[in-house]
Amino acid sequence: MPSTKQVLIGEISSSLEDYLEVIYFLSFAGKTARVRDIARSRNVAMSSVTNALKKLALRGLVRYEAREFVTLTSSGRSLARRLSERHRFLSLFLHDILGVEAETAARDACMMEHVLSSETMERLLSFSREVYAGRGADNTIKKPRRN
Amino acid sequence: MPSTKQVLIGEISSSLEDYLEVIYFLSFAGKTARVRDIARSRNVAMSSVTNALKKLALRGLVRYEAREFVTLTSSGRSLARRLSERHRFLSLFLHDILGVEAETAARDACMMEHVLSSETMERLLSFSREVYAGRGADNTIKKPRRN
DNA sequence: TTGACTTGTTAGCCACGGCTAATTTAATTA
DNA sequence: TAATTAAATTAGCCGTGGCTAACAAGTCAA
Repeated sequence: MPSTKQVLIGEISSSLEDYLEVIYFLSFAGKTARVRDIARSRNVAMSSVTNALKKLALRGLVRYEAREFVTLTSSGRSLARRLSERHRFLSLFLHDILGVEAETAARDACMMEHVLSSETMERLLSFSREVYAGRGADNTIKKPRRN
Repeated sequence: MPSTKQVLIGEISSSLEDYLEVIYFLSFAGKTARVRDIARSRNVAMSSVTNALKKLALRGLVRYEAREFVTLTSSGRSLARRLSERHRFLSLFLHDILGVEAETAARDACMMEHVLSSETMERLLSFSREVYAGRGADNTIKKPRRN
């Protein structure tokens, strides 16, 4: 029988999202993401990484053959990119706009990035754009919006 | 030996926090929280509730004897109150300040309430106070704070 | 009182996401 | 080349938090 590799679609857990992001970062600068490094970055045992890679492969997000380099597929990469943009933006927002201490901001962002709806993300984004555009927030925030 | 009921301290999972909050709401208006109702509110099977109640009892957050009424202990109640305040504030923030659609705001708040650091919560709170005080946000948000 | 609901609990299953220990594979070096 | 070390995988465990199915206990009506 032809090896029809089943691709699972749909939601992915926060944990798998974190793995994906880590792989994304590690594979910058031409560096290939090795199990060891992924484990180190996520602070988990290597066996946990192996396990996660299998799941990510099943969902078509990474290319993974045992003992070979891990690479992101295009959908894996675009998901990873979206996540890391969320992350970057959220910690910026928390730190620069709200004044949360950098490390805390990063930690909180790391959890928020997995759970916020895209609607909230967009609102947050346009809100900060307004702030940075120097318009102040009055325009925007003093009267609650209605949709 | 005297039945020294071990009380587990420390972190509690988001799921248990949700149970606690539901019990808190259900026990308003003198209504006692019944397993059935908790299950309905959380949209889980009754057996899952039974299970959760045992854990909450072990942690000293609820008083629970099989087939009897569930009540919050004082520490359970204060945790529940804190959570529901977080929830209320977060959905208010998302909806009224950011303009996120009410239902989405509630959903997002429900996840954020379990993960945000108290530092971020405080910042968010004082930020919105400033907004509502009519000072606009310029004062506050144009220049990132330093601690 | 005796069914018949309703409510709750128990038992046993599952997926997830960790872990350790043992093993296999590959790379390096003596 | 042979031995050693490092990297990766496998096997098997654990807790969490769901689920269903089966059973137990009350409650209520006929």
